[in-house]
Amino acid sequence: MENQDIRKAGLKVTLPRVKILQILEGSTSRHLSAEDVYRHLLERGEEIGLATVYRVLTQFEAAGLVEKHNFEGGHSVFELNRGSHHDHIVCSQCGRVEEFVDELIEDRQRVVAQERGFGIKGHSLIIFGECRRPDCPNRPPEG
Amino acid sequence: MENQDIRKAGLKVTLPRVKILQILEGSTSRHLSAEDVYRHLLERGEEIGLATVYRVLTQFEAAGLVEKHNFEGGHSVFELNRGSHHDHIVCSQCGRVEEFVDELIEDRQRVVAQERGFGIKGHSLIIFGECRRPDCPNRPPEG
DNA sequence: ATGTATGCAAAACATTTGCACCTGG
DNA sequence: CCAGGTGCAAATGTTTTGCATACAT
Repeated sequence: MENQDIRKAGLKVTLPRVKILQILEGSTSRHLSAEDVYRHLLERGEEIGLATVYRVLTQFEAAGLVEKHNFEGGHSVFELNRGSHHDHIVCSQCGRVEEFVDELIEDRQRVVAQERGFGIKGHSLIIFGECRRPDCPNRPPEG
Repeated sequence: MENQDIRKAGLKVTLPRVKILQILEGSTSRHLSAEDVYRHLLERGEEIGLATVYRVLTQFEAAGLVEKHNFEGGHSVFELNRGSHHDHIVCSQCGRVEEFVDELIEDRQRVVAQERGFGIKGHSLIIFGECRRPDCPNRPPEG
């Protein structure tokens, strides 16, 4: 049960924390901004303040429960940490986000860091592209 | 002469633009925030507004003269585009930034994008680590 | 009980914009 | 001359914080 995750993080199991975790689990788009989470909560009739959403997401991040990404556009997005690392490819036109893992890229990063005397702590790889989805505003010419 | 770069970008060669370009060229740290550029200008006695710095940097980015990066921490940094693409490895402790290129990583990104039907437009790869510099607050235990 | 968490409103930032004035070509 | 550029101040959008109240354990 996910309440254990909250407790294991050294946090009290409060209603806002449980609800926010549920939003992150239940949402179709895995990458949500604080504002997104807040809006989903309102839609479900939950009376939780935006400040609390920010505080909880920050705590969840510190606890390793969620990851925070700085995609372009002045705001951060959060996603549930499902244990498996992955990178992201995002469509510049429609904002669609897909995840991927490439072991070769992972390997090379370790080499690069080692060559420069860095202890590697993590990384952020985002490929910006244009997808071919029918609903993407940047659909290629001939359709 | 760099004034040609400004002109080729379709922009008038104004004092603020020239000065900002000089700051970007002359600074020891290649990665500067808008605020950083503004501060350097003040130090040199230039009377240029922060809003102008933002506007000019944005125009330079659109023109391909500079690149904008979203390192962690709520603000963007800009660096002069010297023609050669590279990625970054930053020290989480002291903020030091080094640049690197790895062709294997570049190749694999193209493959990943192609496999998913994305036209690749660019990417952002930042490795977070801990460097071993003597002035780094996170120097390893035995020194 | 009691130390944490929360809600609200205000503050703190980074960045953008409106507008009257200035300037490069 | 005049379109485009600039400075300033105000607006914006995101995230953080202070503080009195409410809640989990």
